Amino acid sequence: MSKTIVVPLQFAPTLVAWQRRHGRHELPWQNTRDPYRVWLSEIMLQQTQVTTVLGYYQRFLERFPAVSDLAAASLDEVLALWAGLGYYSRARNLHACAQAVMTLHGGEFPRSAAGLQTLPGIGRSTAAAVAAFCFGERVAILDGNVKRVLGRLLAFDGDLASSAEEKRLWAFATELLPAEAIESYTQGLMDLGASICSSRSPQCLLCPVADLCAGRIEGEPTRYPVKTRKLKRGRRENWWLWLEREGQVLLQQRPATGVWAGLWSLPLYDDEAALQLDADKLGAKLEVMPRIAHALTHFDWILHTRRADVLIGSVESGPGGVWVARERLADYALPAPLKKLIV
DNA sequence: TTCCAGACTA
DNA sequence: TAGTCTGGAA
Repeated sequence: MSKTIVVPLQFAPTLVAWQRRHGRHELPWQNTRDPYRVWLSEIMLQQTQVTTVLGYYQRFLERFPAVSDLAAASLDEVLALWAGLGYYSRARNLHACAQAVMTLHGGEFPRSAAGLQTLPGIGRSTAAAVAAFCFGERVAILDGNVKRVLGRLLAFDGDLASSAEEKRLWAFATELLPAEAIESYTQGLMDLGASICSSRSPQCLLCPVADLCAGRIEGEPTRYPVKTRKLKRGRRENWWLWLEREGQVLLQQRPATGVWAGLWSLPLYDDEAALQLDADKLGAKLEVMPRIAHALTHFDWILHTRRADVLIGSVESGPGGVWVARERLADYALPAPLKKLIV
């Protein structure tokens, strides 16, 4: 049986006062109640740090100033602009969501968390963030940072790998909400989690709610939140064939599912012999490039690269794909390690 | 080199 | 419940 938790009533007003004085107020997606801008930032900020998002956010807004522009674009263009951010299903859902807003909602985002959550790529926490920031709705967020902040505040010892325990924490998050100033409160949770209440070394001496924090009072705040993980990482090894002819690179589109779904890659082989077979057809003389280590959730990936310049006349017999001029590579969605390799 | 953090979908 | 990408820390 888990211990009894009483939520501290002073948490919300203290956090709100702290956010107003010490929180972030100048991020590009703040100081607006435009749901398009807030939504775009929230999707990009899923699993991605602020510093990484800044440049992408700027480029997206320049190219797609309004949700109608994003909806009218091709998925290929959206993916190309997203390339390097990772978790590409976010880009697919972003595009689908923009189209749903146009076709199902007359070009306006729904004005409630419940309505927002029906859209592709918008889950409970993202819906709540947009509804709180844009419409002042009194509704709780619970992303990874907030789980950490609240887990420590309440010394919540339930295992968040369990959906029942996660549901309990959602209930506490809702119980903690202030009667007003939901915008500052929500931003305060994010700011606290991103700065003082960091994962490994929380700065409790600087924390505005240290007096209220059961995790700190117990003496070991980093014990929380509890999440059992059973991640077993494997290894994979593949070979990339990097062919160039007259300033063009041969690219193949990845399948619609799995790693780098829909992105553009060099021809990828399971072993060196298969690659060599294709290279021989072209009479290509292969150059060995430094191997690349790339980590994904469930495996470490070793990518070997063999590069060759080939003659115009010889390519008919080689691997299929699209020859892309170097200066057009920016139009293609390339995974991060490939971008670093060839651009 | 390995480990970790990070929301949503199917 | 498994799968997904990248950056940064250990």
